[in-house]
Amino acid sequence: MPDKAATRLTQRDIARLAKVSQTTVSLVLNNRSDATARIPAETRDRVLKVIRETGYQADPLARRMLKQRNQILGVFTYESVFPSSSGDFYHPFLAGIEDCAERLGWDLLLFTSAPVTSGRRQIFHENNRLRIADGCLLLGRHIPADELARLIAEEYPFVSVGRRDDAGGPVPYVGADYAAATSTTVEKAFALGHRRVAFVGPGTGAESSADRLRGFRRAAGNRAPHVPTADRPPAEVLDTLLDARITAAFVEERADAVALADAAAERGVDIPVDLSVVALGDATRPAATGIDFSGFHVPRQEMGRQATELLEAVLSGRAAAGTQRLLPCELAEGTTLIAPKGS
Amino acid sequence: MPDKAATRLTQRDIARLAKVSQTTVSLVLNNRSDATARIPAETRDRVLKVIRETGYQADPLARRMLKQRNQILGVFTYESVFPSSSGDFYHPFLAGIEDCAERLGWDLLLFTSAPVTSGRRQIFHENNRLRIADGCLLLGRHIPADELARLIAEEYPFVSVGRRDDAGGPVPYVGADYAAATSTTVEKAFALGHRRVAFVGPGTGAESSADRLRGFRRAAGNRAPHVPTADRPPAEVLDTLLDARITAAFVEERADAVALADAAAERGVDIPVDLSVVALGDATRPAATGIDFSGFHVPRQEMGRQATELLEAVLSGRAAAGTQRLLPCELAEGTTLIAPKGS
DNA sequence: TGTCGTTGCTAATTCGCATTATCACTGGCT
DNA sequence: AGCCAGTGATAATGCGAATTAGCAACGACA
Repeated sequence: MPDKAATRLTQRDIARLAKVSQTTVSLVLNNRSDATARIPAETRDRVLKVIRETGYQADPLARRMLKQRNQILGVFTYESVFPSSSGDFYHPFLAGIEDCAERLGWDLLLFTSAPVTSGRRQIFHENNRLRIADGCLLLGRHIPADELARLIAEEYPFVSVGRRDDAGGPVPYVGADYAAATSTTVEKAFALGHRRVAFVGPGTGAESSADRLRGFRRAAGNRAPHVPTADRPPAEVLDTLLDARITAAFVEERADAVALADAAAERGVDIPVDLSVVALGDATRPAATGIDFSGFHVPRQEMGRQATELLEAVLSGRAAAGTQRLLPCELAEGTTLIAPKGS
Repeated sequence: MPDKAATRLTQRDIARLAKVSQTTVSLVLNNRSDATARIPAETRDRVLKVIRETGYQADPLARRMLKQRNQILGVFTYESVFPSSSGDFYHPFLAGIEDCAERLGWDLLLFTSAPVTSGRRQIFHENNRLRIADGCLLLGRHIPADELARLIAEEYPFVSVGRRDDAGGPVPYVGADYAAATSTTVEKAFALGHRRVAFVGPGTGAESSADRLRGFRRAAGNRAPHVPTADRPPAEVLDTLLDARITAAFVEERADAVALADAAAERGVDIPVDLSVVALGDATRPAATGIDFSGFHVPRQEMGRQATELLEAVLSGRAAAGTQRLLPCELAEGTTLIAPKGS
C-alpha cells in the first residue's frame, strides 16, 4: 500500500532513510555505472530496498526540467477541434498526429484557450500560450499570412498541416498534392472522351483551393470554365453547367458535389450519364450521401503523422526549419465518372 | 542549415532585453503589487512590451514545480483519443470538454504519451506526466480500480466522465443514469404489452454495463433473461431470443443492435414486427445503419461539459473532491419498439 | 616517504520560476 | 550630521532530480 502521500516523497527522503546522499539515490535510480559513479552492490541494494518499501516515484516534472524539452506538442486549430459542424474533418489528421505523438512519447496540447472571434481562432492575442508547447502543428483550411509571418519571424518551431504559401520566408508544411491529383483526374476524364469540363468551387482563397484550380487548368487548359459556388443554390450551379453543355464537373468540395448530385436527382438529370461529377478531396462540411464519388481522397492521417514527425525532426535539429513536403492523394475510382454520352 | 538553437525563451532572456532582473520579470508577470514589490508603471510597461514582442510564456513545468496553476486541463483516455475503430465514441465528450475549456480559458492536454500496453493505456507508469496539468478528466469504458484508488490516495484532482464504483474512497464523476433510462424503456415496452423481454449484452465488467442490467432487472424482474454476446455470432444470439419467444430485446451496445438487425433481415425476421429491439445508448464501436433505433442516447456532450465544470469547481475549492453527478439520458422514440404481435 | 591510481561516495551546481530577504538611494525631519 | 521612512529594484533561496567536480581513504609502487 502506498502511504497517504501528504507530502510527496523525494530523493532526499530516500537518501535519509538509506543513509546515503541524494546523489547516490539518483545514481542508483538511473543505474549509472560509469567510472564517475561506482556504487557497490551492498549500497545499491540498501537504496533499492528503501525505494521499494516506500513506493517512491521520481517526479517527472523535475526530471524534464533538466532536459530542455517538455515533450509537449501543441496543436492549433483555426476552428473548434471537435466540431459538430465540419464533418469531422480534423479527425483523421488528429488520429495521425496522436499515433505519432504516442510513438514519440509526447503529449498533445490543444490550444482551446485561444479566444474564438467571429467563428475563428487567432494564434496571436494578448495572452497567447503557444510557447507552453515545445512546438506546434497548425490545422485549418485557411491561415492568415500575417500570423504565419509572425511565427516565422519569432522562430517558433511549427509545421503546418496543409500547404501554405510563403509568408516572410518558407512555411514548413506537410501538404497534399491537390494540383497533381486534380490534373490526374482531369486527364482521366479526357481519356474517357470528355472535352467540355468545368471547375466548380471557389478556386481561390485557401491554398488548397488555388492548388486544385491550378491543377485543373494545367490539364484542361487555361480557358476551361470555372463555376463559383459561393452563396449560389446548387440548382443554379447545375443550370450553369448544363447550359454550357459541360460533360464533367470537377467539384472542389465534396459537400458541394453531394448538393449538386441531389439537385440533379431532383431535376431528373442522371449522374453520371448526363453529367460526370468528380470530387476533388474530402468533405470539410458534413454531407450525407450514398454515392461513391470518383475523384480522390486526401491522405489526412498520413499528413498528420508526417507533420508530427517533421516537427520532431525540426525540434531535435535533424531537419531544416523550412522543410516543405507534399504527399500524393489517393485516387478513387468511384462511380460518377464515365465516358460522356455519344462517345 | 544553420539551425538557430531553438532554445526556449526564459525570464532571464526577457530580463536581459528589458534591462531588469529576472525577479522583476516574475513580479510583473504575476502582477504583484504588494508592499514588498513596487514596480513603477514605466518599468512594468517596458517588461510587458518585451513579453508581448517575444510571445514569452512561462514554462509550465517550472511553474507546476512551485505548485501554481497552469490553466492546463489534462485529458486521459484509456484508448486512443482519435480512434478509427471506436466510432468516434469520444468525440461528443471532447466537444463538450473543449467547449467548456474554451469558456474557462484553459488548454487541453491529451496524455498521448502514456504507453499503450496490450491495447490500453495506463495512467501510472514510470514516466507519468499527470502533474503537468492542474487536474485531469478520465475517459474510458472501463478504468481499473487500482488506478482510481491511487489517484484518490495521491489526492490528485480529477473527475471521471462516466460513473465509477468507489475505489478506496468515492470517485468523483459525471455519469449518465443508464439504470433509470433502461428502466424507463423497459416500462415503456411493458406498457405496450411486452412480457417476454431479454437483456442482450455483457451486463457486467464496466459500471455502465452493470448499470444497464440493473435498470433492466429493476423494471423487468430479477428473473428476466440475460443473453450475453461475447464472441457469439449475431445469428446465434437471434436464435436464442427467438427460441425463448422473446418479443423485445434490450441491447446494451448499439453496434450489437445493428448486427442483430442485420442478422434478422438476412433470416427474414421482421424488426420490429417479429421482435422489438431497443438500443441502450450509443455505439462504442462503429456501426453503420439506416435504422432509427428506439431506446436512448447518452448525453455525451453535456457529460463532458459538466465534468469540466466540476473539475474547475474542485480546483478552485468550490466543490468537494468526491462529488458524484448523474445526468439523465435522452430517450429516443425510434421505430424499433412497437407492441408485440397478437396484443 | 611521497606519489599515483582506485574505490566509494558526496557537495555543489543546474534547470526556470516564485518568493523572501536585502540593499541602495532619496528626501524630510530633528 | 544623523536617523528614519519610503521607493525601486536585486541577490539569494528553494522546488526535485540529474550531473559535474571533487574529496577522503586505502593500497601499490618507486
